Amino acid sequence: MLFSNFFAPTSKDTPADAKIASHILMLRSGMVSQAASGIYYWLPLATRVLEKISRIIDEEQARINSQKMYFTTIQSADLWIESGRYEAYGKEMLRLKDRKDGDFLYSPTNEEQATDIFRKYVKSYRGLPLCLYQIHWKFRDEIRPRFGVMRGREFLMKDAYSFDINFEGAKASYMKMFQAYIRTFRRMGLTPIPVQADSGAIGGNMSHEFQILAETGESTLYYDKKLPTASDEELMNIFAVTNEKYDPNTSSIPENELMVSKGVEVGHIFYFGTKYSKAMNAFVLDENGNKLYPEMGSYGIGVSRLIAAIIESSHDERGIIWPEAVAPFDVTLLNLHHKNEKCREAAQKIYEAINGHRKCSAPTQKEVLYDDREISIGEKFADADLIGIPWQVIVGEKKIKNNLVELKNRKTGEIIEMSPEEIIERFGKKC
RNA sequence: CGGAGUAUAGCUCAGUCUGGUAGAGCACAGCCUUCGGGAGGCUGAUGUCGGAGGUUCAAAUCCUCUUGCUCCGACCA
Repeated sequence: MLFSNFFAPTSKDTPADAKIASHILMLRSGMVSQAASGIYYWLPLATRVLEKISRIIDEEQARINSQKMYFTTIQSADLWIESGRYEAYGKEMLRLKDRKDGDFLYSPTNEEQATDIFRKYVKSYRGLPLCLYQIHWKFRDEIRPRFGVMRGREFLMKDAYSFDINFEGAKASYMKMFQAYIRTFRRMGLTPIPVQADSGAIGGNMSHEFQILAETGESTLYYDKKLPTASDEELMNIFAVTNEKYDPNTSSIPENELMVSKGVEVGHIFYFGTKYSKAMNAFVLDENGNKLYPEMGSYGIGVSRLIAAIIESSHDERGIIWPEAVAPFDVTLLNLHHKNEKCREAAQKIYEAINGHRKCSAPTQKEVLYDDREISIGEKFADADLIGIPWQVIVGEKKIKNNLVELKNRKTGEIIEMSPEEIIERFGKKC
C-alpha cells in the first residue's frame, strides 16, 4: 500500500476530549473518528487491525470446532419476550419499530437467536455438542460511554454459543473455550488474566472474565504473582479475582505473593445451563426418546475494545507499538529522500518485492506500507512511530551510497543496517 | 439517572464580563527555499458563532427554551 493513497488521516494535535492513551492514539493515528457519543467510524488502519484480530479468533475457534456464522443485528422482540429478557434487559437495549409498528431491537447479545436457530434444526441428541459463533456489531446503550472505543455503545464482539447434552459436556465445552481464549489473547501479545466473575444479565453460575493489565483499566484485580509466567494450562487454576470478590480474610494467597493491578475486561464466558433452552422450549430427543434440554454457555470477546486494550498495554510517548500478530501492516518503508534517484529506486524495488506479487498466497507474505509522500523527513518518522508498525525500513541518501538501508524495530528502537537485497530476503514474498 | 461543564474555521482555542466590520495557531491549496525527527517564507481559500424564539437601531456577546458533546459518580464486552 502506498501511503499517498492510504486513508490514514494522522494528526499531531490531541483532541480535547480524549483522556487515555489508546483513545488519543487511535484518534491521532487516524484509526477511528467519532460519529456520535460512543459510536465510531472505523477507518482503514483500524479495520486492518480488526481483521487481524478476527482472523486469530477464527483460527482458534476452528481448533475447538466452533463454527462461524452470522446472527442478525436487528432482532424481533418476540424471541426476547419468550426468554423473558425483553423487560429484564432495561434501557441498555436499543428498541426499534419497523414500518408496521412491530417491535424490534438492535442486538446487544444473541443467546435467544442462537437458541432459536438450534431448536429449528437440531432435533436429536446426535446433533450435540454444537458451538456456533459470530463476529458482529452489537449495540448497548451505555449510560455513559467513555474512553473512545474502550466503552463505546456500538462495538464489535465475538460471541459464541455452545449446546451440550449434559453438565459434563457443557463444562468440557466451557473449558475448551477457556483454553481457546487464553491462546487467542496470548497470540495477540497479551497476558490475559482469567478471573471468576458474576454472570450479570446473561444468567448462570459459572463465569470467568478475561482481563488485560492496563493502568487505565476500570477493574481492580487481585491475583497470584505466579500468573504472568504461567503456562496456558496453569493459568486456569491460578488465583485471580476482581475487587468485588476479593476478601483478605478468606484469600488463600499470602499477601507477599499477591499482586494488585488495574485491568481491562476483554472477554467473558458464561455457563448458564438450561436457562434459555427451557424458556424457549429448545429440546432434542435422547437415545430413549425423552425430551432433553441442552446445557448452554456463551462466550464473548470484545474485539473493538481489544484494540484499545492492546494499545493501552503497548505504546510509548511517540505512539502505538503493535504486536506483530495484530499490526495493520508488517513493515513500513520510509523513503526519506524522494528526490534522490538512488533512494527512489531502492525503495521502489523493496516495495515491489514485498508487495508486488499479489497472486502469491504463501503464508510468509508480508504487508507493507510505503511512505512515498513528499513531506518532511520528520513528519515521516513521526507518523511511522505514531502508527506503530513493528518494523521500519528506512531508505536515505547517506546509507544508500553504500547500498545500505536501515531496519528499525519500533519497540526497541534498535537499528540494523543491511542491503536492500537482505531486506527483500527478510520481508519479500516467498512463493 | 444525579452532579458539573462546554458548543466560534477540519483541529486546539481567543473574543462573551462591558452588545458595534468574525479572529489566532496548526491543518489545507499554490509558489519558492529546505531536507536524518512534525523546517522556513510569500500568497490564498475556509464560518448559518449548535438550534429556535426574544430584547435592541444593532446580538457570537444579554434573556428564555432546546439539542449535541465532555467530565465526575452508581451499571457494563
